[in-house]
Amino acid sequence: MAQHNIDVQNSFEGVCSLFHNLQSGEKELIRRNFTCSFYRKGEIIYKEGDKPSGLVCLTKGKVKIFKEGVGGRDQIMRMAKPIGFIGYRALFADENYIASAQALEDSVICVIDRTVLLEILKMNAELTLHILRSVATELGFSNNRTVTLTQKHIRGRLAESLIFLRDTYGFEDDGQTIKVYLSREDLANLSNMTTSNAIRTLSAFSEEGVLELDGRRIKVLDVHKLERISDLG
Amino acid sequence: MAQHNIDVQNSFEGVCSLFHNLQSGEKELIRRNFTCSFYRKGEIIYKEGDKPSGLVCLTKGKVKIFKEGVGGRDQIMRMAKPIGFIGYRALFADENYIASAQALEDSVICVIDRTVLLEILKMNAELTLHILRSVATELGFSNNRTVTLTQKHIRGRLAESLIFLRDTYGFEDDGQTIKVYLSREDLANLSNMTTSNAIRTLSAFSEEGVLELDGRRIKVLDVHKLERISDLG
DNA sequence: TCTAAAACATGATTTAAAGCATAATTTGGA
DNA sequence: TCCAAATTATGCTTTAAATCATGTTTTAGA
Repeated sequence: MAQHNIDVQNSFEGVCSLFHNLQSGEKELIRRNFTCSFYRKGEIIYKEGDKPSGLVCLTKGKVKIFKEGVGGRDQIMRMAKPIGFIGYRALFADENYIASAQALEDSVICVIDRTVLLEILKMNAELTLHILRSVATELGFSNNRTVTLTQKHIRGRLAESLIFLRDTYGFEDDGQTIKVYLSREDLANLSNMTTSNAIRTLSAFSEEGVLELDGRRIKVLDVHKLERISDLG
Repeated sequence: MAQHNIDVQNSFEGVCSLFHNLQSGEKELIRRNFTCSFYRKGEIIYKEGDKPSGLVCLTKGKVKIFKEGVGGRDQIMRMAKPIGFIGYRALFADENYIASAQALEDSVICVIDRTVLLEILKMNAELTLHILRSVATELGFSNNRTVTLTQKHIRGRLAESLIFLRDTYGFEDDGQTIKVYLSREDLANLSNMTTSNAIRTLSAFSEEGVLELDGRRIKVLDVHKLERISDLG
């Protein structure tokens, strides 16, 4: 942990910047109940069924949130980037986690103690209302996702995932390479298809000149065409 | 409207009972900004893209919430029963509706003015936290739904829908007939399949002795078998 | 550096579900 | 009451996607 040189103070300020209308006393309370830890690429941060111990925040790295599906097939529900919260749904619903979180790169994870946070929310209605708004917005995404994952065809689903990854992580300096490097399996689990079909469809996009592939590096050559494929289903 | 004899006072009390920790001043504020209206079976209560004017509550009847899908195929997202809120996601996210609401039977709909409600929430953190919990719980349902709708096979999806309808509306006095009468098309749109397949699969369940069908009347003869079909996918 | 395992790639086959056609039944207005 | 439209029902065909098979490449650990 310590040997990875986590800048706790910096992480703390980053996390606090996500809260609106945080009073100085509340901030101090959080500081005293704030822990950070390091996760190596591939490590599990929490598992489906675990009980949330607090509000989890990713301050460095990338994390996937996934649910184990019917035939052992995973479904990636969310991709997290810094600085952002994860696992808050279970915390606020007062339930155990219904999905697992795994580091896709070396990551820094901070936790605000559950009890302390809920005490603050009970006193700060404006802050709670902001969080309510975020969760409501995410529920909207989730509902949209349900429809597209069930109704779009394979090409549309994969195209949508690629656009989603670009929106989430952006491009590298070349302005074309998506700034995340997923396995074909993860790409498939994000798009509700088998790994074979993810590979096949990526190859097709490459042959059509929409993408350029180099291992896990995905360069978007024709954004408009990709968007058209996504929209048509 | 009036000729349908809406008991506004009774509706008002019912709606207020859904709020936790509501102060008497707040209750009075709601009363003065509370309207009720009657919707005949089949009437649209709000449409995708409309702007929420307030918090909508169903105090009598049944309502389906659905999104228009890719090929004009609808996806039913939620089934509402009295007394319960609908359309609150858009309100709290400060967005337009992303789904439409339609009365499945003659229904009474009450609305609490948007501004008044938000003012109350800004002052009442405990109430806001309760709502946050509800929305977080629903986000969990939505995430589960995404996985089952995408990964279960047709029989599993339909069986799950029937169990969901039983959980939502319960049984008639005979303890077997599901207390909601949907068209095959609605049943299909709830279960992410074509109408043909809903009809076919219902017939199959009937032949297997799991259900007894009489028009839109669905009698569950073998709950355990139905649950087994749902669980196996 | 070598080797085993994992990931990637591509083609062939199977299958679940959609689509299409036709007909019977029910429903809701004129 | 009658008729047109909508809904329900069933069989057949097509198709999108999963599954299976095989081979290649890459990666990570001994």
